Amino acid sequence: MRYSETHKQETHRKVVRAAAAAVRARGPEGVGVAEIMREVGLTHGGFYAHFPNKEALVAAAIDEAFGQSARRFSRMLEGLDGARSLRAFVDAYVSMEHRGNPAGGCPIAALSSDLPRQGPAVRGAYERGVRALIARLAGWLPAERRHLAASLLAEMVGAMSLSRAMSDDADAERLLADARTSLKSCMEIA
Amino acid sequence: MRYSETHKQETHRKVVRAAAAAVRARGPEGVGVAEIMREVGLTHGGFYAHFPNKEALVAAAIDEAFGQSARRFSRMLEGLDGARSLRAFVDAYVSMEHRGNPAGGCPIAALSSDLPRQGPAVRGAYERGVRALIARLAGWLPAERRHLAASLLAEMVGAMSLSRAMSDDADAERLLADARTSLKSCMEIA
DNA sequence: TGTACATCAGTGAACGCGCGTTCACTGATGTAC
DNA sequence: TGTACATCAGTGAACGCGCGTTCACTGATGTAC
Repeated sequence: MRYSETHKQETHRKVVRAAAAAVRARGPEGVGVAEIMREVGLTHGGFYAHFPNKEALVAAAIDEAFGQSARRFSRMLEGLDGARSLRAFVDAYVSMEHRGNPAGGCPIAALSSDLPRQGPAVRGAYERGVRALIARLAGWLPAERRHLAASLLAEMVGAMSLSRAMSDDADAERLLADARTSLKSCMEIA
Repeated sequence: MRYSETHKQETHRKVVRAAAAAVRARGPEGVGVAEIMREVGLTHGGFYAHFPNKEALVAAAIDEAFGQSARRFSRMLEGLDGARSLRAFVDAYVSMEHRGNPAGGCPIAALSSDLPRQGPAVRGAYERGVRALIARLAGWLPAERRHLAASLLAEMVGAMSLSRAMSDDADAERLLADARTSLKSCMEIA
């Protein structure tokens, strides 16, 4: 079973991508090593040729999830100025599509309450992602409002969490619409 | 080992209160039945005289946590008008004390990302708590801004989550201070 | 007042299960000769 | 060109562990007689 030069790296990437979705959908404690390996067509024993332990996988999965989001938004907002980027970002983030797709969505909203209970590698990956996103938002704001970036993200993350707690879709939709309105008026006025 | 009339109810309450703290601190998956029973000085076997299963305990714990918060704030804000209540609530919620005390704090911030993965009893208890808190905030807002209640809560919950992701206390403090400022200016202007 | 019995909150051994991790092994392929 | 060997990603049985749950049992007390 010898493989091509890049085979191992490809397997590694597939495992990390599967984990990035699974961790967001079911949480770090909700995903199993064997389950992830099965998803990419392998058995659990091979896992330890790629990662020293499960925590390393979860940390890599979180890095990957932040990377996916960052690339998606880079593509989506290409060429837009700061104000337009911010608006488009808010609309995409605070949306029913995002609410219904935690596995492909923002890892901050998907994992916020799990994080404090994780090990240092996982918390580190998460914190780096949070800081990078805050910096990105800050870059879109005029200089004198840079310090509001974290508050903007807080409202987006919180609105996503609350909308996911609402069992009724119409209530969730109303909540998200109110949040979009509130975010945009705060962005302009504050 | 026959006990007084109220003994069972007292034990029940103690178990629920221990669970209310443990669930917020370590999450629904992070607490064990045996551990909670040990905390109140009993053995795990007796658990099923009080609850049909673990999910029922977690649901009761979440109810209890929301109840505790509601009572604490009722006491704290007694006699204040809406605007003052809102300000005092924001200051108490978006604080370093709250950040450092998830076990005694808001169950929304402590459990936001765990919730979607829980069973119906747990999700029901959580959703009732979220709705009650939104209604409370709405009651403090002037009529034409009632619809902002959920957005205010979203920013508070999100700010708490982000502050808990920051490993550096000074960064967390700055983030919370910015959020308090942002919340108050939004409350007045929006 | 005394005695036999029913009650039932709590005990603790046992269960089945899924988990993360280990490890001896496999076998297709690249390399040395 | 042919052959023996080293490599190493992946296999699958096995491990120890902690979990939620079950259940036969305990024993202090209230109640019936």
